[in-house]
Amino acid sequence: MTKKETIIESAIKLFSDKGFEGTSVRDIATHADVNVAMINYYFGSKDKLFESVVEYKASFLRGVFSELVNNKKLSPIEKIDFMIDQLIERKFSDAKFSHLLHRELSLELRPQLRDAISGILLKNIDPVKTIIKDGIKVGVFQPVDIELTLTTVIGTIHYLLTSDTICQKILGKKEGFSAFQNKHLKKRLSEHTKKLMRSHLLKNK
Amino acid sequence: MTKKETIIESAIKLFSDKGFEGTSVRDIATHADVNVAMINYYFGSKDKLFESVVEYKASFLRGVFSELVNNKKLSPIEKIDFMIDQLIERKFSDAKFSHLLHRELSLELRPQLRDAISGILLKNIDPVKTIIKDGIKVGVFQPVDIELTLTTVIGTIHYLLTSDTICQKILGKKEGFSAFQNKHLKKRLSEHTKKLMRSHLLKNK
DNA sequence: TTTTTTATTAAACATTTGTTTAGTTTTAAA
DNA sequence: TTTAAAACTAAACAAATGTTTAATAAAAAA
Repeated sequence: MTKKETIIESAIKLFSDKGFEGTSVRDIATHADVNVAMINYYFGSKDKLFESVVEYKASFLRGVFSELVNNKKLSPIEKIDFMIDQLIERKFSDAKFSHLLHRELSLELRPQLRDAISGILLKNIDPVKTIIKDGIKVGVFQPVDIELTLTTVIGTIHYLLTSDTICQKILGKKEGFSAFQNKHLKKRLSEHTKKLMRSHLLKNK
Repeated sequence: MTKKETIIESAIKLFSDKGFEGTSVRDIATHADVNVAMINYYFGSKDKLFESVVEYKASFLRGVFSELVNNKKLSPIEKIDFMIDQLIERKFSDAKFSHLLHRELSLELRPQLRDAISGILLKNIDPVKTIIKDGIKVGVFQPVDIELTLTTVIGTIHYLLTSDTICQKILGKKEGFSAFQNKHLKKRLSEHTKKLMRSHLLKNK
């Protein structure tokens, strides 16, 4: 790993944990074990480092749903099931970074980051829309509000992982309960969302 | 309005627009047209001001759903409909502040704010749980995952209002589109969510 | 009215912030 | 081996931040 990458990885970790404004360049330098000046040497500024972080993450993100659209072996509802599990898996493994991006978007203090971030967050939106659209066209799905159906799936998963506090309060759990690495919760969420989508989408239940 | 309240109202406005870290006490003082020192005089610190802001908002929030539980005139699904419209109305009129609270919770840098914030965000959670539970007991609703059903409703509404950028990208709107005061979107969201809950909850559709 | 408490101010304070400089070491090219 | 570019460092810089101080004005209590 190059020194530049070390800085980016440290920034990802610290931005995710403490937020962009809550992390100083000295924090990052210490964590990456480099001189503070190296951050400006490589990236120009703290803002530009954030942009690099977003680009770096985006480069690791491949569109997993584009090939799903033309898959002939899976039925529309099976494709939806697959999508739900993929989204849950991704969110659970990277919840803190995801919320970093959402915090940034909800503020929009750095407009130059807007498109890159929304690109990451909604990379798979078009394929999924198509899957639902096709299901309706074929007559397997009811004529639903496609965009808002999508919002429901993403919103449910996202909201549950806002914070341990929210999760505990909604689920009525004790204070020690941690959502993010909880396999049982993952399964429960998967089952709920699939069931929800089945009754919402399918004509013959 | 007292000077103390003027400061709180300015803080609400600026924290909502620019975030807590993004707002300086001098910003607030200027906006409230008071001397900077008055903030520490009245509140002690910027952190404590944030706490006062949260308490202040909480005092204006009454539980609208508690009386709904024992309402005999409305059927369970009508109660759900009412709840959905109430939640949408509230979120649309106060989206930025709501996101301020969610940003704070997702970071948890100020633990002393945790309970007050989750209290505001999930004030109505127990009555709504009860409404669904009763609907199941009476036999009108299917046996669903109550807590996650709630998460779906709140999550859908919340996610759609994350930012104009997210909203535009999901709905496929042009760049000028603004979500927050859009009556058509409000109606569309209401219809989608109600429809979703009907097919998810009702036994006889 | 005098005294005491409360409210208000401008200025200073101490830190922290992101950034730059000027110099040094290391690496690579000529 | 000499030279030029890149990598790296410690220190300094300037601006912004939250907070406190010391003094004054206003209000309330005695």
